Amino acid sequence: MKRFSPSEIEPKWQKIWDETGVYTADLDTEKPKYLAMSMFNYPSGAGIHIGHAMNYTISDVKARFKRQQGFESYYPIGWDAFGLPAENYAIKAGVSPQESMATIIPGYHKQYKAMGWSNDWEKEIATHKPEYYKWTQWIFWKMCSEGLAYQDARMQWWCTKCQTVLANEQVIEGRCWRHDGKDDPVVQKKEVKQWFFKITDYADELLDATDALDWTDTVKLAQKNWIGRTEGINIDYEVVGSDKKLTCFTTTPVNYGMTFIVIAPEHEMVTELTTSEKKSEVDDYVAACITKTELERQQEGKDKTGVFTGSYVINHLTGEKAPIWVADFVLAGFGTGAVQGCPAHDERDFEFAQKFGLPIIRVVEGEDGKTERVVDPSKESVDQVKLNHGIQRKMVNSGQFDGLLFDEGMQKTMDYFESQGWGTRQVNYKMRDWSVSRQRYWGAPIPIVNCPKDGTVLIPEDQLPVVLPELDDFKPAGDGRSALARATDWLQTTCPECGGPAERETDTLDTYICSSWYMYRYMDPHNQEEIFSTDRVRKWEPIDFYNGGDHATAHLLYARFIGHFFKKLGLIDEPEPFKQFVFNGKVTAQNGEMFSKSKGNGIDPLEIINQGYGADALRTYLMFAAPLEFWAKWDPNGVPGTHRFLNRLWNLVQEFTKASDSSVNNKDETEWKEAGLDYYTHKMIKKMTEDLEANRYNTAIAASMENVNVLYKIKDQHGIDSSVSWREALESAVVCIAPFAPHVSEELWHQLGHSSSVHTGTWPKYDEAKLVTDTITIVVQVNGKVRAKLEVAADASEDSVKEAALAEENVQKFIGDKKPTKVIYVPGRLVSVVVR
RNA sequence: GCGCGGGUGGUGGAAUUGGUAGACACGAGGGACUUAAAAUCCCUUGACCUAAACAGUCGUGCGGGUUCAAGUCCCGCCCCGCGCACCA
Repeated sequence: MKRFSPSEIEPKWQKIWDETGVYTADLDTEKPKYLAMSMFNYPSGAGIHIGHAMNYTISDVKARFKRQQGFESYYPIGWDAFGLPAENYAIKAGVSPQESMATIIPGYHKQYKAMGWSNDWEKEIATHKPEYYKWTQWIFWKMCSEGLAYQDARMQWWCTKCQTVLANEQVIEGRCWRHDGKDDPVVQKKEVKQWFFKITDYADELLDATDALDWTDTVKLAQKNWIGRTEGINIDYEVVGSDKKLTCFTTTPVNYGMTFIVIAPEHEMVTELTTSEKKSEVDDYVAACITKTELERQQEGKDKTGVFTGSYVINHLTGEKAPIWVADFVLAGFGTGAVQGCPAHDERDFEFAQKFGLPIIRVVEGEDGKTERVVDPSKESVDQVKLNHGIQRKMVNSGQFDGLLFDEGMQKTMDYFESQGWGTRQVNYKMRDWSVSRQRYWGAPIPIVNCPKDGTVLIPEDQLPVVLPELDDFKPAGDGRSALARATDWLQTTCPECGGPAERETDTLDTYICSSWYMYRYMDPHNQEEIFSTDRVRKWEPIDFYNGGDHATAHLLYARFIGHFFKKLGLIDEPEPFKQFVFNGKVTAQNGEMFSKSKGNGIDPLEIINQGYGADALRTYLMFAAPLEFWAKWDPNGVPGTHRFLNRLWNLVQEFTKASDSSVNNKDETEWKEAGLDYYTHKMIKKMTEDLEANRYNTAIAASMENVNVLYKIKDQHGIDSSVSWREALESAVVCIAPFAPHVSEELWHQLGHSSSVHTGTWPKYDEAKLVTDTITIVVQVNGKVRAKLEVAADASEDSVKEAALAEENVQKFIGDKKPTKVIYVPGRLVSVVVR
């Protein structure tokens, strides 16, 4: 009898799989396709840790399950190689990023293969190769020609450590997403000329398409919040004593209660609105605000500051003057950078009015005349009395709008303002355009030439790619430009327009562009003529299954944007790239800390595998520990546990093959039927099929374990022989655990006499007829408490079951001499007797 | 603060969406095999009560409610995690 030895069988099968190409997908197949993948891997030098092992195993299991079900299942592989971590790693290692990638990636190959992931290595891609980034540049080129790319000097988030600008999505709690530790610097604001993609043009489209996605709800919500659509009205105010107009955006024009205006310190009209006697005060305030970082402003919390400009506007409805203030709680980047203060109904306005003694007029109250939503001026404090259910808010002190319900009042007010020409309805978004230029070396060069005569000139399509030159010194210059500014030979070029001398753009493209379209390249990875063939993509789009534990907004939003953009160009049919997305939890150390290089607590999967437990046990444990969405703590006892389970299955198969070899006299098949081999097998198949389909991996594995336990029980009672029943039971057990434990199942499959792989087209269908039992267990409750259980024939009538239930001794005991007032029968489940 | 999730044994987690709470696993305890250990196999394992029970009591964060029946539904609290965070 052979012993279960993962360290022998795993490398053996990995080699055979490589040689026979079981995981090579035929992209032109006639079979139904399935495409599962996890988020792009970012090779950084440290190799993968348990967290990656978890991520990629999730999609690998799905890909394998579908491959076994007969789909042409494609499990692609590639490297998101450009970007800062790779560049920084190369700086540290003292080699070029090109060289460092050439050594890092093979290390990853080793790990991926050791994990038993079913990647199609023939179609491997890497974003730092010219044949890939040619098309990344082409996307920029296309954005330009479609009018969706533009250059603008703006105040940008700037990370002093990275020496580059950051997109809004890359700023986390006031710090760089790469440097978000306590000791890291907070991000600065710096005026930089930047390239932007007009993602805001797609805001509505992306928002509207969100609901229909089969995605983890929290991520859909995060996307919606990030896009942040608000509907309201822009109201123009006349500034007293001048012909100037000041425009405020509001969603709730409760203008009878509007008593002041506040503009952001960065507002373009600050100077002109400030009177001469207020000038020095306002200048000082504005100067102080601008030097403050966003984080400092936040840390100062809600303690409102501000200064009066000396100017007033006229309130259209009341004809009264309202003062214009400058305060930093108003954000320059949202709406018009100016808001109207309605302190009775907005918490921030209330605090501001309180602090500076501005009037508070209540114009909304509950129908009962008492409850109000935000603020009660009579108490002079923020009153958080919530509206009782059923009590509506209505307008008061509001002239012609008095008595209207709040929502109606708002609409009527907006109608009125529009009819008077005082304002226009307006939709705003929190989302900003995507800043795509980075002042770093290790990225795809922006295909632009700066010509003294023609300005910024787009490089013609047929001259792509602009190849990134290899440099000896690629550290940032420190002046805000990338190392490419020093690559004179490369930098000096001729203008495609006039042929005169010109300089290349030294910024490179944000790596998020590389990762926002890679899924389409997977569908046609070797195409030299075009970004991909539309026919190919039509066959393979969308990604059927996608998972990851990060990037709820950034990457997923950008990828959707690119999808919608491609759709508009007619390159693809389905604008949404990811049909299903699972936002999985992560694995943390036992103390709950994240695994990381800096903490030195990372666990290399190879370490676990080489301890002798093997990749199968590791994979199975990772998928068994918790539901996919849960965060799991690493338990060193977990892998030995799943190893034990696989070993139990292994030993059963050994006993079976031994029985076959020694040609033991087989028992009659009906005995095995009565023992339940068939029944339990089909029960397991059903449960595992449904759970794998619904991404409930942990309970799928539990079903397999339960099945193996049952097989041991049957073996104990009836023994094991080479019968068809035992063969089917064991083959099913082996086939169904294959997505989780691909090596041991392949080995056992062959031991059972098969010569083709267990991994293609083997998934069994369960037979409902085999799940029907002769008898069922019925629970009997008396007054809601379980008092007896009885076995009845599956087809027993309601009356006979009730009768049998009432006849139970323990049931009678609790009924006593009273008479049941009610007897409820739930078919196949229980009888509930009510006695009063 | 706002918005989402979620509180179940010593631990990770099950529970067909109102129908036997604790599947499966880890840990713990006991037994078999062994000169011994490891490995393997078998049994026990929510608490209480009990000599034991396939006899009973309690039990899914807390307090109420609906129901023959509540982990699951409703109302009010407490706690934890995540996301957004002065977005007008």
